[in-house]
Amino acid sequence: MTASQTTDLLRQHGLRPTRQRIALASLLFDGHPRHVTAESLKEQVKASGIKLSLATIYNTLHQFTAAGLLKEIKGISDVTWFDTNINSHHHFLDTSNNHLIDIPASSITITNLPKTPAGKVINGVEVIVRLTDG
Amino acid sequence: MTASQTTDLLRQHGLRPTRQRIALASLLFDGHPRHVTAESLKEQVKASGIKLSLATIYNTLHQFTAAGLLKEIKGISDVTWFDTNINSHHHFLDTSNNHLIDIPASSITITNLPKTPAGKVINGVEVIVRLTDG
DNA sequence: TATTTTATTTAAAACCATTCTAATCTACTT
DNA sequence: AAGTAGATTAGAATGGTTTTAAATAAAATA
Repeated sequence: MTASQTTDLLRQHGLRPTRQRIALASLLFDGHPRHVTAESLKEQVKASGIKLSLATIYNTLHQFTAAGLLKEIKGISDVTWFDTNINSHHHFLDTSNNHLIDIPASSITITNLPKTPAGKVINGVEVIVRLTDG
Repeated sequence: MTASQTTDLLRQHGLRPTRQRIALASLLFDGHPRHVTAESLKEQVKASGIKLSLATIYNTLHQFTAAGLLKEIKGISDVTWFDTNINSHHHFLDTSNNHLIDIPASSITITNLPKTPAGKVINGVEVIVRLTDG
């Protein structure tokens, strides 16, 4: 994605195209699905010679999430993941190396789910398949 | 559960029946399914007039888990839950009040799961159904 | 373009659930 | 009863994440 395309993408989502956001967006939205944590992204940023603070990485990840560009995956393992695949889907969690692998939503069929408690509405169904070496 | 039954339970699992463990075990294993966090348990303990440290609550919850008396549920919401239901099962997470509700394993059928990655073994499948008010 | 306004970035401090430390205490063994 | 291995504890440390408040940069206005 060119810098100008990245700029457009940011503007389309109401985000000012700052140097930092452009750098992060071009790392993240290269067309390949990507799972990042704040720390892993910080290392990628560092490896590409860009300098920006960890606070900005957190801010930006949350802003991208609010804008619908990322999906936040809390609670799998101890750190928060951000996924460029914003469609509903599930995950393998490889606990031996703490990596996530996408499982398409279509790959899993859930039947016989009990009745939703009164006054409540289902907001999402998440399946985590934990893997170990073996 | 009487104190002597609690003592037996602890001994059967290789745990010394200390005052603290007996107190926690009798709160937890009253026959009703229970979801606790370290903090929620601390408050129950406090309410029953027992005095013990938060470190002991954490220690004990982990020891009970290691002994197979509890199941640890990491990653749903920001805190670690401990569940007296040690059978394989799933959860509703009511995000409006951060409560968990059990879903029996038999209530959910998963089909079409993709092939497990080479060299890996499935260690558990966890389904989280997020609820909101509405 | 210069100026003003508003949003963004940042380093450092704060936060908070959880774990660790190391001193004290308690249950079990002999 | 004495010894020892295990348990408890207060308080410090940890680590991912958030907040703060000051500096900077982008957009709007003149």
